[in-house]
Amino acid sequence: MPATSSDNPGLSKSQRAYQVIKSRITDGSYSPGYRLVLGQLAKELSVSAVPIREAIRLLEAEGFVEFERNVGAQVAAINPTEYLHTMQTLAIVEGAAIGLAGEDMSADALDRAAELNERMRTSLREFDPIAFTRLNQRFHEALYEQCPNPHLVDLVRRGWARLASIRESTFIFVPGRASSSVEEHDKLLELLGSGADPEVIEQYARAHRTTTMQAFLSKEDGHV
Amino acid sequence: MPATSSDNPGLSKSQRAYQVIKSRITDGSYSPGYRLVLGQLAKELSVSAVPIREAIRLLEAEGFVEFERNVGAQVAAINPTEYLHTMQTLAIVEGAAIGLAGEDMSADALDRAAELNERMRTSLREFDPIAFTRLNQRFHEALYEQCPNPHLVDLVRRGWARLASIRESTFIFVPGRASSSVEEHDKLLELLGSGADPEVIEQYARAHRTTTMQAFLSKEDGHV
DNA sequence: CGCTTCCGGATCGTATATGGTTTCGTCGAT
DNA sequence: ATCGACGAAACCATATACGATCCGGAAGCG
Repeated sequence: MPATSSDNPGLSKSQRAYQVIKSRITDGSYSPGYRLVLGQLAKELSVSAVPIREAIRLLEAEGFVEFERNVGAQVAAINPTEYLHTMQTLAIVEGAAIGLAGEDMSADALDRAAELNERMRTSLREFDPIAFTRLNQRFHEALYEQCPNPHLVDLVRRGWARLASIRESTFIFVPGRASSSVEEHDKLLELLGSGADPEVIEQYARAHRTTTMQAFLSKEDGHV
Repeated sequence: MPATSSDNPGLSKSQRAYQVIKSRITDGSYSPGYRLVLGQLAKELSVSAVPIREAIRLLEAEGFVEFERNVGAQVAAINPTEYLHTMQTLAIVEGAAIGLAGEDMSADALDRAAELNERMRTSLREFDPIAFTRLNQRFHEALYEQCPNPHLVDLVRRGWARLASIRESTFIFVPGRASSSVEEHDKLLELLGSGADPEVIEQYARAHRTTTMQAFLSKEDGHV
């Protein structure tokens, strides 16, 4: 039983390394441009370079880091164009996923989503953007998870993961967006509950995300 | 200069292994269920197990193989449900990609697509399903490649790659589908050329793929 | 003074070796 | 005859070591 580091519930060292590095990127410990050196990380995590290497390659496939042969890896910078493309893609796949989920959405899932949205309203009143953002993520997850197409769900997950590093800032920088977001969630739940046309649901879900994206971008432009 | 095997134009051994294994899966040399043993492949390609391992992990991420820890990898089987999900996902992302491409599609790209469609018509008359399938792929590629969102294009590419192992059979088993497919391509080009509403284009492109999927599935059901 | 060349450090890429885990066959007991 | 346990083989996962490649700076030359 090689419980080398702290806890190792059956995960391989590559997977542990993946989780550690990913969390450090998403929580901002490693900011864009930070250089990930294999040997260095290996020493810190008390493993060899091989598992680290594999973890970094996986992160590369997800777009978290950029890798150059015989040079090394560094945390990927997200420029506005990147952000636009990622959000646009997410709008498309998440919209489709929620549209497909609508056909056989369980009442239970709708209730859970509604409760999450209520909690978002609360955190909005209490000016808690961190909790708000987390709840927002869980709200969306509760809906798109019901999609019967696992591939599509996977794509949505990847999209969210890709946004993870900048997601936190969205509602902080665009405060006015948060309240309208909650209201749009209400409307979306109403559409889902009333068994509306899947196409309508998809379009609304897509528009919801597109609106968030444009709010963020226009704010960015305003500052520049 | 480690030109060990045959040619090595700057690629790493992992990448070469990836290409070799992938091509063997897509051309049917390795049928579903075939067991990929690291040491065995390593010996055959005259490399060590490490690059093979990495190649297989990449193929796993793309859905070509299934991997189990401490057990090994085998070529993924594609059951009808898997096919349905993959096609559905592809319909969504490719439809969106073509819809977005429509906004600034170059006349040159349209011409090339039109020419490819004409060649499809020819190969249809000559009962050449292999050429037809290849041209079909190139036709679609010519369109979705124009999409300005590289993430989306990447997703479409992955979807096509995922279908690669069974794609060849589609038009062979559903011959009646081929001719209507060519006509739908004409219609699609007309929509793109006339600068139609992107939403209409997206819906038409999605429907085009959905129809192919349903034709295939109903044929399958009819035989069972 | 600017450009080219060369050298050293740093880092990755791969090979080999070893340990741990799973699986399958076999033997014995019931 | 069937079921369970034990043992051996196959295989993966990782560590260590070495070679290849790239980048930066310093020295030499025009």
